[in-house]
Amino acid sequence: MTPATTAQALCPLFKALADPRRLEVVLALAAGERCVCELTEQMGLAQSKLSFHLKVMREAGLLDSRVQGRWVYYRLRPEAIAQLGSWLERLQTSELPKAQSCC
Amino acid sequence: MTPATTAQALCPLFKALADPRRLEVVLALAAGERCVCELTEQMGLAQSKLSFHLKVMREAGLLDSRVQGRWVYYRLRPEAIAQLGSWLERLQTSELPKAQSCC
DNA sequence: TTGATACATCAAGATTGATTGATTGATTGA
DNA sequence: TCAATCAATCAATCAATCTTGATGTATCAA
Repeated sequence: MTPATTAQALCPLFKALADPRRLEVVLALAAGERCVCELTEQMGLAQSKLSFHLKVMREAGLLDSRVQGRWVYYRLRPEAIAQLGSWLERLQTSELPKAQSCC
Repeated sequence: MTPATTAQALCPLFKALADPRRLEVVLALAAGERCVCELTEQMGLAQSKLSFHLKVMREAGLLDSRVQGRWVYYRLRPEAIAQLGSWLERLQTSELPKAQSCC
């Protein structure tokens, strides 16, 4: 699996992280799963706004959710974080020659 | 430096990566620096379009550029990649308790 | 059953981001 | 000089994303 084959697959993940509100949510979830009501309160976000952002992140594969009673708990998908991390690592370890003849 | 302090600083980097064309450019640059004309040809992008995306990435701190004669060479900033990588790593290593009492 | 709570969804409007084609400035070779 | 090339920028259009407030559905407790 080369960086090239996965780059397009990673794009949704980067999109999901490309928002300050969503990064806040990710940080909150780094400490463990949280229900929506708790997140709403914690970030002071309108409920529908938070719901929108959670959906974006869930559909990107960054978050998972489970329903329990009338609460919905969200959590980070460690696989997603690992995927991003390993892609970045492979980027870093590509040989990076200083210059390149051009044109 | 906690994840919280840097999250807002990382947002521009995630934004810069949240586009398939820009990911392509990043991949091309992983192998070493390239001049704009070479990238233009390689990705089959209109010149002004590529220039726009390069600017986004440069302003986010993801790329650096240097002028040589009439060419402009772009390259990845390894610091940016490292910054993202270490943030992700710290996310991963946060303790992730299974559940959380709610509300 | 009723009312309250949790969450998702929707449509409309606002904001932001991307594309296009043209223009400009700088550099180079003839 | 002059013409050609490289790349940045601009204004206009277009497209995607975000926000807002309202509505809908499910769950639960009284």
